[in-house]
Amino acid sequence: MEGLNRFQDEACSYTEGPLLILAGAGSGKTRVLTHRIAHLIEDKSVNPYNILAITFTNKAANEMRDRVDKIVGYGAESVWVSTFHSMCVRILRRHMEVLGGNNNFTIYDTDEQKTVVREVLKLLNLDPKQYPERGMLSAISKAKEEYLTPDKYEQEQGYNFRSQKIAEVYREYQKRLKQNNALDFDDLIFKTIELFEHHPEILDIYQERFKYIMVDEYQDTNHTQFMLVKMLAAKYRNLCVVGDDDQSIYKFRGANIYNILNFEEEYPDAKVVKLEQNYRSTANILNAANGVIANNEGRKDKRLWTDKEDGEKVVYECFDNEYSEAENVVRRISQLNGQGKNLSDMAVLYRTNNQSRIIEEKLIMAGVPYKLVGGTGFYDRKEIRDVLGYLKTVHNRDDEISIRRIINTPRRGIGDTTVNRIVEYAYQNNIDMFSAMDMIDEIPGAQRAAGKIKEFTELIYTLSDIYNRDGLTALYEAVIEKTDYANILKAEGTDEAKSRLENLEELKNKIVNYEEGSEYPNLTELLEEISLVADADTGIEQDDRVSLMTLHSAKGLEFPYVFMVGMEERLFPSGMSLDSDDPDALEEERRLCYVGITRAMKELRLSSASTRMVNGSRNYCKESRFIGEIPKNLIVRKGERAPGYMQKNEFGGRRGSYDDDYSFGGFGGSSGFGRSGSQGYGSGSQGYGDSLYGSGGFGGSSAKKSTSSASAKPYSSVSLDSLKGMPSGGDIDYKVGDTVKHIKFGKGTVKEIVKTGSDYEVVVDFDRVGEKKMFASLARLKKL
DNA sequence: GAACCCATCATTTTT
DNA sequence: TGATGGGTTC
Repeated sequence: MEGLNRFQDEACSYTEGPLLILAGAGSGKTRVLTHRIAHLIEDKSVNPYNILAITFTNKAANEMRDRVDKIVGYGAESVWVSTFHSMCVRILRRHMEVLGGNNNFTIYDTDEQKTVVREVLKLLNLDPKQYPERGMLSAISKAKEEYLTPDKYEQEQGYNFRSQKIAEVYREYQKRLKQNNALDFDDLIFKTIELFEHHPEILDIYQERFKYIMVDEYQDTNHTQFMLVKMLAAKYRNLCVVGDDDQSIYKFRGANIYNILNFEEEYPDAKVVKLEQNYRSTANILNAANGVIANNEGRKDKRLWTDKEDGEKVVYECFDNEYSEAENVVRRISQLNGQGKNLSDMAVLYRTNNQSRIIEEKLIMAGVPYKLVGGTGFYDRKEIRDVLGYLKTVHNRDDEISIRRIINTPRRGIGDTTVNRIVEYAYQNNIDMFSAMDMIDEIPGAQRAAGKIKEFTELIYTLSDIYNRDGLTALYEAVIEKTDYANILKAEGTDEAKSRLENLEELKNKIVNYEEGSEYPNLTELLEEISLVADADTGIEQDDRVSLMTLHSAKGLEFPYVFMVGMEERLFPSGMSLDSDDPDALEEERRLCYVGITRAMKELRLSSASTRMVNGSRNYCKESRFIGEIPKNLIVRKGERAPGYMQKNEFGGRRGSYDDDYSFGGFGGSSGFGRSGSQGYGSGSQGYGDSLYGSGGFGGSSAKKSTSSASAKPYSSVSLDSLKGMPSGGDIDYKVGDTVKHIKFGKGTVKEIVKTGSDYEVVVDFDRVGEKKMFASLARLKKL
């Protein structure tokens, strides 16, 4: 086949029977998959209708869809390109009834799952200390991923006290989901398997339909996904899986690396094709990655190679602290940008989400636009969830979680007591909550709120009518109007409220887009798309911005310039992996490192800090072991000083000059990153970050941070003092009428000082932001 | 019913 | 450090 190397070509041509493609990073995997589909259709005359391609993310699915559309002339749209979950939803919507369910089920996301678990724990009177909701949820999820019902789970765990409790929670949890006519993400797969097991005739329909199956990122599949694929492929056995065991980084969420490692045992007649030529990175970068991953045991034997030039060496630099690290990363970014390189060609990768904060701060100061990839999504925002709560209730009145969410939002005087009475009544009479509300007059003790409840149910009925008559956009408009949601926000008038309004506008855009772009727009499909396509990254990709993301989110992407920050023991590899008794935990971290390195095409810079603030206290850090695993001849070490070395009194020396940026050695202020002239933190600053929904919380349009002082908090010297054992607080050297300077709010006049215990409460009228009340010990005001 | 205050607790995440 | 949730108080 044209433009493919020998092995890629082989992978495309081998169409009958099981095939395992071990595709190293950057080896042209998506290319192979799309060409393979084209080959099936055009050369083998396979009906596109009989082809199924499964990916993990919607992004990957869309990308594959596009590329298939481009190279396949005719019938490409009949190929099923889908994620596991959306495939299952499609199947379940058709057949849920034979499982005794309802076809218009709601899909619960993690937040809604938590709410259910919380209620279950309360009902079962379990101490949330011993049975934390998070842990319960993950236990339930693990059980479902292993295809274990509560009974089987209990059995498997050997009927010990704890597992019996968990099984009890699991059982009750399922019961509630069923009552609410809802499924969680794991259920989507679980129920589909159940459907196929109990109804072979239905399985047969899909086996006949999907004669050729391809699964991407196979190393990320969990047990149920493995089962599902196995069932679907059992009849024709034309199963092609693609993956890279070295890029398996999702064990924590159930991915089973043995699915790929043991593929040949599961399918002894499987053909194996290895794609080992990397087309992405320079030789130095690639070999650095090879050097690191070579330290893992139990991998498939393969070695990536390239015919590209050596390129620049990998740079590693250790800085004094995380601020200095961030400044230098930003400086390099600005430098590259100054040389005409696009910001969209650069990415900063880190292990944990909270590391983004400091990088964001420094980017803002330097005026460099960025976008946060991943993190808290658009659909997690309160205002979005609220409005969607209405849509969900209209869609499925059994959805108690959504009803509870909106019944008093915005406030309409229906309190917890009333709600609990209704729910209790509903349980006692074995009816759903909404029906109970319809009988509010008969519920003892709920008379006072009866009027309000009736108004609420009327509202839902009205909304349903509007939806049925005028469609989705009208429904959205009606929700906003009849709940007064937007007006309440407008009345608030704060920046936060403004940003929430913007987010609602964005939601409306999405709904309008959906309604206009869909042949048969309906609420079920809209909500489904929203639940299953949590990515808010649709559209607005054209801007030139630096990408910030976790190493996990970076998988599947590539950038010419990559910065991996926080290369420190216990941060990366994470402390948890080091303390774990599972030796694979560290190996997974190493794979993550491998993934990170292999994202880079031209330039890779690693960095660390020798001290870092972790959970409120300053830690001394050793450089990550992964640095040492990169062959010496491929890496250049720079650095402010040797890692792990830090003079304590260095902090002390800076005390008192906190109006400077907290930085050493002539960076910061002197190199153009200083506070002066930067865009500023306060209200009204430009929307850096993803201004669409203020994802970072630093761009000024944030909805996440609620108080004005929450974001971009200055690096107050409190922690520095405590490092030296000095008491914070203490006396103040200004009085009423003095002019003082605040690190964030700037200049102002002291209006009032009140002594409160060991501290002072100070009211200052700031030139820029007006009056603020603050504690002297925290405000660190400087007399001018 | 809502505003505070204090204690607690912190990976990675897509669907 | 910081977010978050439960409990308390008005």
